[in-house]
Parts: sequence; C-alpha cells; structure tokens
Amino acid sequence: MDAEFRVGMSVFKRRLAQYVQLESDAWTLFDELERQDNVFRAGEDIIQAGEKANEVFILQSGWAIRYRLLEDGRRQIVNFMLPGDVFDLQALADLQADHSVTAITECHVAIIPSNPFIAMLQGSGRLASAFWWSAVQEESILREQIVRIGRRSARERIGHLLLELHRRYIGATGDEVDRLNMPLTRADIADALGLTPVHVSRTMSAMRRSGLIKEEKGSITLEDRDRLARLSYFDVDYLHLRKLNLLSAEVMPEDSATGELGDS
Amino acid sequence: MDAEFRVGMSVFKRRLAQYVQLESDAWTLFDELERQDNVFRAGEDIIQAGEKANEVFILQSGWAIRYRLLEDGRRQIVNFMLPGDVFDLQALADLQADHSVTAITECHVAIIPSNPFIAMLQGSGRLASAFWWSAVQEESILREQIVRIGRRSARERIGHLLLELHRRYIGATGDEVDRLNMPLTRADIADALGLTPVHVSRTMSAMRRSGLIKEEKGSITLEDRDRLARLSYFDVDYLHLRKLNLLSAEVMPEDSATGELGDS
DNA sequence: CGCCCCGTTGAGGAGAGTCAATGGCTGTGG
DNA sequence: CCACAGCCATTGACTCTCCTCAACGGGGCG
Repeated sequence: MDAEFRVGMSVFKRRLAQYVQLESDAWTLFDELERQDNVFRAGEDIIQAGEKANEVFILQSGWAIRYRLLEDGRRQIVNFMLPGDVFDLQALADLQADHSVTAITECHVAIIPSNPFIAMLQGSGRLASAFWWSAVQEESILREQIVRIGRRSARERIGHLLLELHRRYIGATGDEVDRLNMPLTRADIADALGLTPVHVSRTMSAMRRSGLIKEEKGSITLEDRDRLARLSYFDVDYLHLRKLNLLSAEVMPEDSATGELGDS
Repeated sequence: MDAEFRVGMSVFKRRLAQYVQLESDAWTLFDELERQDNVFRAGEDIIQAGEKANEVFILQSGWAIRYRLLEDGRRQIVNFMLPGDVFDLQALADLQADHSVTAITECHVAIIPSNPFIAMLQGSGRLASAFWWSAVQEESILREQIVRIGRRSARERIGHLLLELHRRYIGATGDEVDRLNMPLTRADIADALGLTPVHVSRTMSAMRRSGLIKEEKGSITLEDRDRLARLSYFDVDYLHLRKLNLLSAEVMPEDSATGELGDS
C-alpha cells in the first residue's frame, strides 16, 4: 500500500490508460495540478453527507465505501471505491454530498480543489474525456448494483459483486490473477447487497464448500471464475472496459482549447 | 399529453428553471438546437441495449423506463423517466448503451444529435451547468434507488417510490397537488422495487385500507403524505431541489465561451 | 490476560415468492 | 351488438429464502 502510494498518481494513470489513449502533454497538465495528499485511517470519513466539498478526490490506495444510513440505523453501501477511482465530480456543481464516503482500510487520497481541476479540463479535451468516461463508468456500476440487489438471489449477488471487484481490482493493480485483496467484512458485504451478515456468512460458506471461492486472511481467490460468472449471470459489458473513441479528437482539433464538455 | 407536446421544450425549461437561473440568451441557444421530435407508442423501445446512440434525448411527455433483462427473463427497472428528463448524456462519450429505454405510455421525445448539443454546451457555461445538474440529480436518484431496494421493506419501498415520483411529477407539471398520473402496472412497480406483482398488490391494498393512498383509474392520490413520508423514511434532499449556485458565473465571465465542463 | 470484533452455526420465525383461480375492463371482430 | 381474448388486479393457500436471536470460538491488541 505504501509502495502504491509512493508512485504518486500512477494508479489512476494506469487505470485510465487502459481505456483512453493520452499523450504525455495531457499528463503533464494533470501532473502539475495543485493537490494535497491526505491519509485517512480505516473507519475515518473522507466526505460527510451534507457537507459541501469543493474538491475532487482521487483514491490512490486503499478501499473506501459510499453509504447512507437510515434513521433507525440500517446502512446501505451504495458502492465501493478502489484505487484509481475519482469521486465527487458532482462537487463541480457546488452541490452538497448526499452520501458519506468512509475509508474501509487506510486510504491515501489526492485532493484537488475544484478550480484548478476545472482549468485542467479546459486545457485538454482528452483529459476531460477521460474523466467523463470515469463518471460514465461509475454511473453504470450504480445501475448494475440496482439490478444485482433487485433481481438476484443471495448467491448470485455475492458472486456478481466478487467478479466486479475482481475486474476493477485488476484494472487498478494490473495483476491478472484470480486472487484479490478482500478487506471487507461480512457486514460490509451484507450492507452492500441488501442482506444480513449471517446470511452472507452462510452463503459464502456454501460457495467455499462447492469450490467456487477460497478465502485466506485478507484475500479471496476465485477458484472457478467461469462457473461463478455463469451462475451469477455476470456480463462485464457494463464496466465499459473497451478502448474509447475520443469524440473530441474528431470533433475538434487538438490545439483548440474549447470543447470540454463536448468530449466529456 | 398533446397539449404538453405542443408547447415544445417548455417542460424541460420549466423543470430546469426551478433550480437554475438562466437568461433568455442561453435559452435562445437551446431553442435553436437542431432536433427531431419523435413519437414512441407505449411499449416501444427508445434506446436498445448494445446500441450506440449519438444523440441526446429529452422526454417531452409520457413516461419511460430504463431496464435490464437477465438471461432467464427477470427484469429490473433501473429508473423512471418523466417529462423534462434528459437521458443518455453518456452517449457523448461514444459508449454503447448498457440498458434499454422503453416507452411505458406514448412518449414524445426530442432527439438532439451529439455534435450540435456539444456546441451548445460550449456556447453557454450556464446551460452546461444546467445539464450537469440534471446528470447529478439522475445519479443521485440511482443511489437512492439502491438504498430503497437494499434496505427497505416492501411498504417502505412503495411509499418511498411514490413520494419520489410525486415530487418529480410536480417538478415536471408544476401542479402542487397530492395526486399524480400513475400509468405503472403492479408488474412495473414490482420490477422497479425488486418485488413480485402479487406482493405489490397486497401491500398497496393494505396501504389503501390504512388511508395512505387512494387509487383511481390511471391516477393515485397520496392521501396522507406526511405519514407516508415518515413511514418510508423519505427525505427529499437527494433530489437536489434547491437553487444551484452556478460555479461558472463566479469562475469565469459570461462572455467567455470556454469553461463548459467547469460548470458542468 | 481479557476484551472486542468477527465469522460461524443452530433453531425458529417472518416477509416475500409461487402457483392458481377469479373477475373486471378493453379492444376487436364476427 | 355481443362474444371472446388478453391483460391486469386481487385473493387464497402454501412454500422458501432470508432474517432474528443466540451461543460459541478464534484472533488481534492493549
């Protein structure tokens, strides 16, 4: 985790580079951004609901969750943030956060004030595209989370979530293996999937017994990924992992400094 | 419905004007947009999953749903589109649609090709802000849908959904009454909330009996909105209905044609 | 050492699902 | 103008997935 952090923005760049082709001058703009590197301990809030953050966050290392609490204590985890994820672009509209974001493990976060960030987007249509892609992917993940919770059984939900986290984990780390870090407790998984910890435990035990997964302390191995994918009706399409066609590149010349939302 | 259609873009304008202050020159840009007015019959697809639409859609009248089908026929409705809603801004990133959009009632839809749309955003930071607000609101509605399905009982889900649709319906029509058009069948509500039609029917019958709602053909009245809100843990905040501070207005002068994503 | 958090397992219960029958409404065609 | 098909809402009876309550054990940490 420390190692990941020391390389600076590279997690985000690695993630983006898989989908968007970016030249070094775009990256220069990005690298020169004014920013602050913050560390949050496990359990600490990164953003609190109701707070108005005028910053954009990029998660460098660690896992975080976005969640909402009901008045009677029920918690729903809306989504997970993995290294390389950008969040609260909605802060650019100067809106209050309607959900909290909390570190699940220790998190290293780059915090970028809105204004320089906006200026950067204005400076490069391709960077703007890249961030727009990231926002579109996040929204797509939200939609899939709705399908997962609304129309899948407990086993399907867990399998589907594990496969998503696995793909996203690979995107962040670059390691193409069937094993991933798993800092989530049964309660976290339950609150993400609309189940109870007890039932998650039972269901995952059954999955272990049938050779679908293997758990070690702090990590999980997808022992039979194909079978898992079949029985969870997992279809990666929603992650939008194909290379993007950058609209901007066609619509307007590179040297034009306008056209931000365009690509985005 | 026909009356609504004849007034052109006004539904969208009315919705936006409640939250974003826009001068007439911005609207001029918007009004001059190249567009096509299409009519879709009930049940007809507006966007098909897998299709790459290079257009932005604005629903003028009628109701539509975004949904996804699992291989075995299960359907999950991801969200509802009401008059004034804009959809598939993600098409601007040249991505395939990962979900289908279908008309539930007859729908009048303005279809705007991406390029002129992008040009419009570039022409007015305030318009860009307005559309960004719309995208942020939509994402927030998705998150709330996750909480609704994941951590609420059947009665809470139905109550909460009705309250959301009611607020959004008011935003579109301007009528401040407790009654709204209800073209949804039990099956639609069930597929949106992760329930079965039978259970939705039972639960709504109970709600009728306890004086929470009243149903007539094609419409529903929220008889005791406060009680409904309390027992569904409904909190409007997530709809972001307050007036926006337009960042752009502060960050850059009105006459600058750059700064689109900035406000957005 | 002892506390606390976490995962697991058991027993019993409840909310929601499944299957099936009925009746109303609408549209259509003979 | 009526008969019939098709869709939709409702209700009953039964089932099952998932929840609740509870107890126990292991591991990390002060």
